[in-house]
Amino acid sequence: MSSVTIKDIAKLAGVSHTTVSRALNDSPLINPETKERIKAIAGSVNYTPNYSARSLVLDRSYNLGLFFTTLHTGTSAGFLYEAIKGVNDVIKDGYNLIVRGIDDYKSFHKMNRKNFDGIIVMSQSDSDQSFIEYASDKEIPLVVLNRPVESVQVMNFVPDDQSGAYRLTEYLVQQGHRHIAIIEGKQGFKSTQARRDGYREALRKHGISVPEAYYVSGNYDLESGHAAMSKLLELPDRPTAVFCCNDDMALGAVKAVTERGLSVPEDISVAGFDDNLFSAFMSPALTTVRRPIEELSRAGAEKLLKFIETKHSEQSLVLFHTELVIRDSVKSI
Amino acid sequence: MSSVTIKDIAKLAGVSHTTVSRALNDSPLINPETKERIKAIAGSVNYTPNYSARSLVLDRSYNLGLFFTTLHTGTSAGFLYEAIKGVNDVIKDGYNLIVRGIDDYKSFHKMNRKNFDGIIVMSQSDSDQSFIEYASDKEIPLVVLNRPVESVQVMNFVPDDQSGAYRLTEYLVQQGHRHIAIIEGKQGFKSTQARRDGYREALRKHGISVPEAYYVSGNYDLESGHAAMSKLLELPDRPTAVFCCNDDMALGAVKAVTERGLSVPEDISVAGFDDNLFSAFMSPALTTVRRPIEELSRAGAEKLLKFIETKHSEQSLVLFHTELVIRDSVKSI
DNA sequence: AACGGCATTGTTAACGTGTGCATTTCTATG
DNA sequence: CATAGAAATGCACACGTTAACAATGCCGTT
Repeated sequence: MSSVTIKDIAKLAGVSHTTVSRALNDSPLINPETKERIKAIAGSVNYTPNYSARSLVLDRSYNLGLFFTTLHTGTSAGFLYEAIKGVNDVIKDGYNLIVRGIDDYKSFHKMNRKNFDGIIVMSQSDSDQSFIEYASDKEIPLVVLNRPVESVQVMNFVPDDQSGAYRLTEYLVQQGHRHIAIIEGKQGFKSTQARRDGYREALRKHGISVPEAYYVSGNYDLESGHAAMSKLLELPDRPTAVFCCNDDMALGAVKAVTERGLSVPEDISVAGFDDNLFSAFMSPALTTVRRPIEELSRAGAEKLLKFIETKHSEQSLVLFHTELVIRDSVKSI
Repeated sequence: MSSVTIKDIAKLAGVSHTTVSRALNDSPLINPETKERIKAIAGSVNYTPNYSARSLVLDRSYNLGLFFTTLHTGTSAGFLYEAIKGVNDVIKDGYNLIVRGIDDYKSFHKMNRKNFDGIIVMSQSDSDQSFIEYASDKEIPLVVLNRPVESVQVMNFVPDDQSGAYRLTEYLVQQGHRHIAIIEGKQGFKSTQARRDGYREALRKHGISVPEAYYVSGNYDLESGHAAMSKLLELPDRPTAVFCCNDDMALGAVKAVTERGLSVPEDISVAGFDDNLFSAFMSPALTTVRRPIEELSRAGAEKLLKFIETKHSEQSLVLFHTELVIRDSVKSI
């Protein structure tokens, strides 16, 4: 019943448990022959090490945390998917990947060096700040993705949302649009602000002013995009193009257009942000901005692992380029 | 630097570490006054227990595993999202939720009672069988979702895919369709087979025979749906309706239709399976079958937790009903 | 022959926590 | 006042692993 330990193996092999420990850890101190003999025995009795015991003495948990601001509203399926995929791809099977929402924790009690070898925070909002500071305070190796953090020193990987939004908006202008509305993301999210800033910057640069009514709020989900576009379509001076702050909302927006018997991009142009998996397959295919979440997550995880192993970090803030993806949902006028 | 232990607290309080341990665990043996005093001290020095040490002596890891067949091709973003959300919602913050793909492990070495208090397998294919048997063999509390398992005794929660596919296909027939093709899921996945069986059963029941060419293979992703529908459209006797084995492929299929200047459902009807988040927002809104992955995951997690705590389990196989969702992508002819 | 050094193995303690049993202190009861 | 018993606390060990240090045996060198 109770699983076999190195002491059991020691008895079988007629050596001390220390020798077994060393043999299984490939210590050069051990005679190659005994090493093989012990490994054979360990295999035959199906030995698996007790990680709790090992953790206790080595002061390493083999736990890696991947924390999202929330796993409820505001985190889209595609975003979660890409982030997990990116991180999962690089960590070896020596680690446990623990995925949770920060808002799932009532207290940060369990967050300490003993329980986590390192933490990746996929930070979507300032509300993570206290969590990040707590982890930093506990001196847990820490990577923050997606949102720039100034107050504390962390390894920081962020997509350049603002410049992406800028280039997209500029593209809309180049296509002849002068009445460009925006459907915004979830309030309080950093990305919401960056995308709005890029949009404004481009319009200002080209001397285009925007009526108040062209700013419509959303929260990154499909329904909110639908509702927001519905509002825009009611307007007396309807925009000719709409920048949706993510692709989910763009899909909802397109729905609102077609429901009214209008068409995209004939009657109104729509652009998104993220380049979701489905975006190329929408009708019409969505013009958007690609945000390399998977790459960014992969890079973050690699950096974290390297830091854990070498205790050495060079650079802190890395910007990831976003890329304009031109498809069929914007008409030249 | 090194974190504070119960022994440090013991010194500060002038008691033995045993008393501290008992006090913090709310043992009735301890005088309420000393208990309060010790708790106050623990709070003031910011004590956090070492879970490795606790795990070692209590023989519990506080780790819960959520394992997918794979995190690469075949697992859609929405599926991952709903599963994680469902499980995450019910586990308290006393547990770590470990998410990984089974194919990420080179060996199942780390799978044992000491490292996992319980395991949830979101099983998509028979290839998980060895993993499931291994875990079962190690006597780890085990819940298998999404796929029925016969060989070993586990707690099993599965959606009734076959009956969902049956009802959907029957609906197509009722709408007057006689030429109904199917775009199949990933080979080897149990769900692929169940949906095909439901489709066949319905057609047989209504005395409709299907040409070989109406069976087209796919692998559950968008591109494969697009490619499969392209093939179908080339056929001399084009079907009037196509059952896509998931919504992702349906989206790809619709794209293939519109690319050719045809329209859904005017020229050809399309139905999906899963009821993804985006499905209601496609143009046209997709007729599909809702599969309650989130509910199923939640139920599985609850059952697992209860089992861990009480060591008692009543029922083994629970079927979750799938539900026909009628929208606008199927025309009555 | 004595001795230094290397290769190999063993002894022992340590990591931080929980628990069975012994011990002390207090209270009530006869 | 003696004592039984309850209440509160402490002692010592266990969990399974790693590692510093000690010990042993062997070989070659002077």
